Amino acid sequence: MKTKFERILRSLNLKSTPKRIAMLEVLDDEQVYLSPEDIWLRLKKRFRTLGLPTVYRNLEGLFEGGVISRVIHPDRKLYYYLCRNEEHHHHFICMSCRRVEDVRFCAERELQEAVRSGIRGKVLSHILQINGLCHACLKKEGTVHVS
Amino acid sequence: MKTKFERILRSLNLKSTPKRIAMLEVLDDEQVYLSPEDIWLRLKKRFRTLGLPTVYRNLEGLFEGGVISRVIHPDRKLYYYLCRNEEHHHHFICMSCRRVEDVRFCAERELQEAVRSGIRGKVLSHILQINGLCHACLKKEGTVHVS
DNA sequence: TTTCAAATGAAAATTGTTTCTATTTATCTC
DNA sequence: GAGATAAATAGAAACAATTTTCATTTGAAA
Ligand SMILES: [Zn+2]
Ligand SMILES: [Zn+2]
Ligand SMILES: [Zn+2]
Ligand SMILES: [Zn+2]
Repeated sequence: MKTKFERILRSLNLKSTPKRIAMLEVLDDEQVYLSPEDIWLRLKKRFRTLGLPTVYRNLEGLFEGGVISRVIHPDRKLYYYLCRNEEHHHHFICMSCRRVEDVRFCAERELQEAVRSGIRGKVLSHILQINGLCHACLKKEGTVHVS
Repeated sequence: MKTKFERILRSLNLKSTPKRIAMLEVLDDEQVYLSPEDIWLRLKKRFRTLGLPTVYRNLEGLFEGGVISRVIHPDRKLYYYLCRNEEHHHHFICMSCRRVEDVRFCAERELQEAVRSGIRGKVLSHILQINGLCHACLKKEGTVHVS
């Protein structure tokens, strides 16, 4: 009986090592985006000898495999988020608490059209991210740390 | 008689130094995004003692003043672009030649609505960027270097 | 021209991220 | 279950883009 994460790793031809699984668990447990160091800090108690390079490598592998997504951040550091939603969609990022929520809306069609007709180019990818304050953070104003 | 760039700098309470003006000229001449080092390389012939930190500092100041915009790049380095279009809009980035073109379309209203009703949060900003191949690069296929 | 905050150059520091290499481990096969 | 093998990993070191520091210069206002 394989766990969900073991199956995911297998399907990507990645070995299901305890550390990879633990990383996915950490990401899955929190609905916020995390930096490699965040994940490393959360796991180094459990794995005495977990190296930061391992965390970086695994996150990048999982990102390339499409299991996790990156967050665009003003500080230009790496942040990752594990989203359970399989469909194409985009993300709302809370600038205060790092919570990530799905935004169903995507103007892909209109963008394609604007590029084809106006620019006469070809769309390869698009980035859409909304930065703001989530419902919870809106309520506890004053505690807000917008970086 | 002040030049356009002198007026812009003045309005931002930035001194109009020869180097700042030259940086704006470089950005204005090319309709592509440039890195701090790109700009430094283009100017260090003219200014024997131009330092890279000065370029970084000035670009950041111009960005904060809203004169130039940043480009989101897979390599996560800094790239800037001087856009003449004053209205709110977004950018199409050619992955091959760095050309930047304006995309009129913006789904701001729909995004606002999705966040207000579904997420019940507050939108502070949004990022929309389309990556692709421009018309010129589409024609000369084979020369394409998608990084 | 005098004044002074802002801008700058040069060197050094910072720091997030990546590379390198020897060792360990997951998984495949028998 | 016991090798065989390529993938994964730790630890140290390297890297490289960006930022800081500080002494000096310069733009612009009076
Ligand atoms: Zn929040
Ligand atoms: Zn999502
Ligand atoms: Zn192009
Ligand atoms: Zn534009």
